Amino acid sequence: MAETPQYDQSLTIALLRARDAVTALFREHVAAAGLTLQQWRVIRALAGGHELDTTTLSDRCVILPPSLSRILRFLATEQLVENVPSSDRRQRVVRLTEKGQALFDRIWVTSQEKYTAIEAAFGTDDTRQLVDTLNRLRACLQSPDPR
Amino acid sequence: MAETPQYDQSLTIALLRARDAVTALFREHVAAAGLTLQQWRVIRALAGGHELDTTTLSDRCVILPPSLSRILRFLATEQLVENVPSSDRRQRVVRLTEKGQALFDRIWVTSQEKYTAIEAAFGTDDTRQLVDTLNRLRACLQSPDPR
DNA sequence: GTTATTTAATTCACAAGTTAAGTATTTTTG
DNA sequence: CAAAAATACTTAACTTGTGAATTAAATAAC
Repeated sequence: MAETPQYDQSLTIALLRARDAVTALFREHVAAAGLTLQQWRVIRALAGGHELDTTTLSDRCVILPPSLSRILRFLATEQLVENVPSSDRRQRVVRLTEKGQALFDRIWVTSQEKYTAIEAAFGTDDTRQLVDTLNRLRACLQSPDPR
Repeated sequence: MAETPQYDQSLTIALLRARDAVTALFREHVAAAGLTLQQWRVIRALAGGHELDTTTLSDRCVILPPSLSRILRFLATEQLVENVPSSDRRQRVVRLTEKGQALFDRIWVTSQEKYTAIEAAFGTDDTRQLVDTLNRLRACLQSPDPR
């Protein structure tokens, strides 16, 4: 296979495939509750009474601000999140409604079970180590700008 | 941080962030040539004279068929790819045009340099090992369906 | 050999990713 | 304190992701 030497060895493709494989396990369950995975990430970040501004939310959920705006618009119309008054009137601070928290509670149990199943299948230590490695890769790439 | 215990430890988030960090290094360079990263993946898969049907392309590039259809439509209008007659007239087989191959050649050099820089920064062995780990994770999740 | 069934790809509809531009509020500066 | 700069979001325009429906061609079953 000298012609396509690095296609399955490519880091970018490996990351993409791995992520697809992991998210596939959650997508169906979350969709059954009427949410996309991205909407679910937002709900999850707000669970437990957290009140967050959209910049923080955007960072935690790894969702760019324009996408987050649309997602919050949807979640607000579904009455799953609501705005919280902020002293700085530029920023938008949101929290879960009771309905939103209830939806979170409903999804969370099975979601946790699935994550535990992944750890069991892949190995708890290996999973933790992989997460560490991924975070180390990220830190390594973001500091000096490797050309 | 007992309140948000598993957000930076989450495998899905770690995969997402790591992938964002890696692709960010290539996006600008590829965009300067007028391509998105997905369009570039398709070009790359076809480089070197490969003639591929869309099912194979879809699999290799990790792009779902509807997206691939649109991407091929664009690449065809740009005269970067062209159709190849196939005995099975259901399937669409494509290849790079000369213009497409020339564009690939132009992007490929710098792209390779950037990838080499990543390996240098993160470590050649660590990079290879990470790719292996990711592929192992994927294999592990896809076989038995962990609930 | 004609009718089903399966297969390959595209189209449709809507959500999200991405870049650039726009709006409102706050802070800084002179 | 008024003008300028910076900050926090949103909107706009276009591409891609995702699931379902559609079309066309090949294969299987009568």
